[in-house]
This record gives sequence, structure tokens and C-alpha cells, in this order.
Amino acid sequence: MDYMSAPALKGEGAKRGAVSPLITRLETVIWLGEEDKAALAALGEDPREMGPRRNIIREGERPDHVHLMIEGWAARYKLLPDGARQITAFLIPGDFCDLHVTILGEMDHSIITLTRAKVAYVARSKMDALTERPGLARVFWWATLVDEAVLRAWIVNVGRRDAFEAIGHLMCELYVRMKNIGLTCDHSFELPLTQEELADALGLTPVHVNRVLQRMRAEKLISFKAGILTIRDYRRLEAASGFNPNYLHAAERAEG
Amino acid sequence: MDYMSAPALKGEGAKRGAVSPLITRLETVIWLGEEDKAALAALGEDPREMGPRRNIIREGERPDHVHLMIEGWAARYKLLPDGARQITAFLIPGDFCDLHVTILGEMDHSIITLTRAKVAYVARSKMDALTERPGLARVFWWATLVDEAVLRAWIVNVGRRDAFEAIGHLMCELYVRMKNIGLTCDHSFELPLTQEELADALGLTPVHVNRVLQRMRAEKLISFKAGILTIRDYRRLEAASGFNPNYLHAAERAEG
DNA sequence: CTTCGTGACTAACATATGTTAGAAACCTGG
DNA sequence: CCAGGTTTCTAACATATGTTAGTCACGAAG
Repeated sequence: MDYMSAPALKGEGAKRGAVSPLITRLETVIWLGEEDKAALAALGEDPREMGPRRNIIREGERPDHVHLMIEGWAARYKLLPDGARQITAFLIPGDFCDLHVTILGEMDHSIITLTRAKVAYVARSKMDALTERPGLARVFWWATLVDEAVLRAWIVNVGRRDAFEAIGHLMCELYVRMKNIGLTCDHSFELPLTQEELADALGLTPVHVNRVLQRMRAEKLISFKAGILTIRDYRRLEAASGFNPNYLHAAERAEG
Repeated sequence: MDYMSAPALKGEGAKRGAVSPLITRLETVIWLGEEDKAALAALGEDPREMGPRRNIIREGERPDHVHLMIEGWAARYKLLPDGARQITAFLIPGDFCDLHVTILGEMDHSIITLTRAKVAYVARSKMDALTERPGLARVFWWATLVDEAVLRAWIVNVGRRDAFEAIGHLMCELYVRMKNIGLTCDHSFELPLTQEELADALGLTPVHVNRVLQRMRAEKLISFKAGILTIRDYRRLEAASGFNPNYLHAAERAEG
């Protein structure tokens, strides 16, 4: 399935996609000088195109560049000895895949595209140069810390919420993140995840994810078809899943 | 129970405790100049003493200092609306509690001491000054990234491992982390956690944690009494829980 | 040396979620 | 328009873990 195929979202997505999603997200939170913005925008200028289900980077690798998502979705995951997979993050446009690798050396997990995607490859030397600018150093620092906050919320999701709450919570989170980069339309957005991928993210089974999705549809909380998620009653979904967007550290926004 | 009361570990712990655990950990991984070391050591000079079960910081607060664990244990956690608690990290000597708060603004979770503890309060201005030194900026950056890696491993633990594996994995992780700061003695170390705290960290129930601990003892994998954990067969525990220490990004060490 | 409170531990029973297996619906490529 | 691969969806059944409700052990405090 082409992740860009939803007619209702295509025009919107394409138009907004013109301005860097990274900048869109940052601007509401951190003040950026024009030069900093230009430098960030330049990062996305010559991205590599990748098909779905391609490895962006694998556990054990030591690249001398970092990857920045420009378009499409990817997932960070770890494999267990028995072949089970745990997804630990979904990466959407504007997300750095592996800012840490230049400091930590070796990747301790892998990253794979979920859709067709555009990924910028930024040389380590380039990153070092950018980090000279205090404004950008702060931006990278901020992005890393938000990623960390998302990981903590993810642990809560997997550890202490039941399947219904966890799925709802993840949907709310992805909705807000997509909104922050301008990729929502009302309460709809492209969610190009299979039920198996959702299961791997939440420590569940595809069968059980399916059961829960049916129930959510029956309760008119969502509709989810052809890779488009529509949250039909955001307030109720938020309440049912105990979602509080504070950990995303985005600007305050009213939400109807 | 006094967490320092174990005779076998008391002398050891006290002696090693004399040198900053933060420096002990960093030295094997990052090169540090003498001045940098001195600056880090100075951070721990005048810590605050706290009793067990005291809040170090609460969700929603915006302090203008950061906390550094000097002695004792603490836990990072989130509370759910229904009162359930999920612990997302255990903090041991040398760990920063909330390096992120100066950038992100507001705490999105709380931190509580588990034992009596010594905690250094470092003013934000002081942190800013330290970060001027490239070596120290790199150190803080590194510490944050390792924390993030630990979070990812934690998600895998909670999401895809059964209770037995998860508990074993956590024990291995804490063993290595304690070893990195010189607080192990053979394969024993102080693990001042109640079964309820273990449960809250792993998304389990205290009852079930108890069942699993019994089984681990029966299988002669561990002994765990009076706050002292002894791993009786490290190799087997590691294998049984699928533990791979790579994500801790410590120096390579042979392990018998 | 008793009392109290906390944490460890048990047992019987309940259930959310996993397992297996297959049918149906849906894309995609030819 | 068909063939073949995914993905969705169901159903029947299995089980790891949760729930409830205690007893027991032990250290701290008086």
C-alpha cells in the first residue's frame, strides 16, 4: 500500500511537507535564528529515497554519519534471541534516527523503514560543525531529551496499561506528534502501521491488537482503515487511555 | 532496614565510595583531563542527606538545579490515574536524576529515594559553567545517551520478556552498573529493593515477583536476602534472560 | 519482651492475553 | 482480470500473570 495514497491527506501532506518538519516542530518551542533555521533546512536538501522494510542501520554498526527522517515512517527495534521483536520508537519526519551513535560508538539496536521514505545522511563532521552553533547544540540536546521522555511514557504504556489503554495512548501520542509537524487534518493522519507492528510496539500479539481495534471501532472512538487513523472522539480516547501530552514538551495547545 | 548494614559489603562499599562513582564509571569509557575530574569530584562535595522514601523531585516542578546521586538508591517513576506506579529507572551513585530539566523546563515524572541517600544539588548556573568545558559537555551528553539506551532495554524487558527473564535481565543490568562504579564484591551487591518495587519496575505484581524469586532460588541462580543480591551463576542467569551488556556502553570487560 | 508495621510469602481462584490455525479481504504485479 | 502475497479478522483453546486475602517473619520502637 502506498502510504501517500489517501486522497484526503495527500494534498495537505505534500503542501506542508515543503517546510522542514523538524523546523515546524522546533519553532513552537525553541527560538531559532534565521541562520540556524537555514542550516537545519539544508540538512534535508538531498535525502536518500528508500523503499519500505529497508534497514536504515543495524545493531553493531558504527557509521560516521547520522540519519534524519525527512519523509515516511521508520521504527527503532530490538530483536530477541527467540526472534521476538520489540519496537521501541516510531520515527516520523523531523526525527533523528541515531544522534547518539557518534558519541556511543556502536548501535545497540536497529532501525528499519516502515514505508517508502526519504532519509537524510548527515556526516559526523557536518554534525560537529553544526554543534558549534550554541543554538543548534541546544536543539539537538532538546530533541534527544524529548526522545527520552517518550521512551519513559512508552515503558508506562507497556508495563502498566492494559491493551486497550496502551493502544489508545499510542494513538494519542502519534496524533500529537504528527500534529506538531503539520501532518494531521482534523483528527485524521496517516498511520501506516500493520497490526503486527502495533503489536511489536506494545508487547502484544497481533491477534489481540485486532480484538482491541474492533472494540475501539465498535465504541466509535476511532476509525482506522487503509493506513489512515481518524480519532472520532479525541477527548474520550484521551481519557480512556490516561494520555497527558506534557511529556512531549510541545507548546501548549488547546485541543477540541 | 539499613541499606548499609550488610557486613560483607559495608567496608568495601565505604572504601570505594571515597572516589566519586561518577568518575569511576566515566574513566573507563571517556578520557578525562585532571581539571575535568576535579570539577566533577567537586560536585559531590556537599551533598544533602535524605531519608528513604523522600521525594527528590516531583512531576510538574521546574527547579533551577539538577540532582546527582552520591550515595544510596532512588527511582524515577510515573503514577497512573488509578494509582498504579511504573518505575522507569533506578538511580545509583553517579547517576544524574534530571539533567534534562534545565532544557525541557517541567518534570514529566517524579523521583523518590529508596534508601537513605546523599544527593548533590547542582545549580543550573553551575551546570552551564561546567558545560563550557568541551570535555564535560561530552560527559553529560554521554551519560544522557546511556540513560536512553537503558530505557530502550527496559522497554524490551517489560514488553517482550516473561517475568522470569525480565527479573533476571534487570538483575544482570544492575549488577553490571554497580560493578562499573565499584560497588560489587564478587557477584554480590546491595540491591535494596522490595519485591513491590521490583514489580513496579517490571510491570508485574508483587505476588508474581515473589513466585519468580522462589524459582530462581530453587534453581540456584541467585540468593537474595536482607537487601543483598548474590548471583550464584552469572553465566546461566545471563543466558536465561537474554542479557547482552552492549547497551550499557561500558568498557569491554571479561566476565566469569 | 511486647507491640507494631512492613515486607515476604502462600493459596485458591479469575482473567487478560497468548497460541494456533485457518478463512476472508485486500493489494500488487503481471 | 488473475495469481500470489500480505494483512485482517475469527474462533477455540491454553496459560502466564493478576486478584484477593490472608499468615508469617522480622526489625524497630517503646
